[in-house]
Amino acid sequence: MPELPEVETVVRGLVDDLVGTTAVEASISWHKVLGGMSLSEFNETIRGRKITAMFRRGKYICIECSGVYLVIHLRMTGRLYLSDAAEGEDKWVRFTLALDNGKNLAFSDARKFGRVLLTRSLDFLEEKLGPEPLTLKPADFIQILKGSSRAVKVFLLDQKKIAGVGNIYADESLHKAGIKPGRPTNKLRVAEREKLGACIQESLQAAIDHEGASISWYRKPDGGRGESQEHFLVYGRGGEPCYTCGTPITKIVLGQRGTHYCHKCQT
DNA sequence: CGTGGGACCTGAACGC
DNA sequence: TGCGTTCAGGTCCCAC
Repeated sequence: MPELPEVETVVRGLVDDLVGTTAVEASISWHKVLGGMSLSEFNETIRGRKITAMFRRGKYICIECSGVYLVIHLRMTGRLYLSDAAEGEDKWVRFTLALDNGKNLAFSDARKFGRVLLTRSLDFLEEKLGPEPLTLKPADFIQILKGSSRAVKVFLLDQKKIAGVGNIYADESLHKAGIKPGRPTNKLRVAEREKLGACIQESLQAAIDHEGASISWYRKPDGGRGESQEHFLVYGRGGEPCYTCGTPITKIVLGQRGTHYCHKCQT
């Protein structure tokens, strides 16, 4: 699923129910989900720890458990939700963490790309992630977006530069900013960089307000669908008319990712 | 430093 | 109905 708005929605939907509970026992149905740690080591580390906080960093979900961190990445098809111990209809559940209130934190992931890591430090995240886009100021975007010859669309997907923007919201933001995705980042004028920053924030915030995009796999923790997909301007609209000028939306491949834009509105 | 390709995985959609 | 192909919100790794 998951870009920043979807991950943020998952965190908001679970934080109140999770914080204050205590981890009892984890179980897995696919060993690689723990990223190399054995289930026994995982359980020895987390058993009996109270969940003290839950937050998002980039596209990662961080659950602090009294000094250690459960770090979850949903990748393409991950879902995170609370279930009653009796339930078992989801055939893609790869990990569950039993809690002391009788609920289970379930991680479901059809494609097995996602991971549930247990770590004593979040330093590794800070090493691979750039700043959070929602708290950046115009001057920060102007600075960050300069000095790269890469196509701006590809640049936006680099988590080391800005954390949390993915394929959907990169396309949406560039459309709102009126910038063609293939433009070299270092050819953008200052005003365009500032505009792009503002459009990134606008796109992400609107998507959070719409509780994420349920195109295929993504669901909120309560099982409901987000509505962000109802508001896409270009993503997934190849061949359909631009809402602004009627020109058919162009779809190309950039950085090996499907890329959508309006040839007329974006320059 | 940047790019392109492939790997990791499975399911849904589509063409025949 | 069934089979083959293509594509998918992400990230990592390697060759050039």
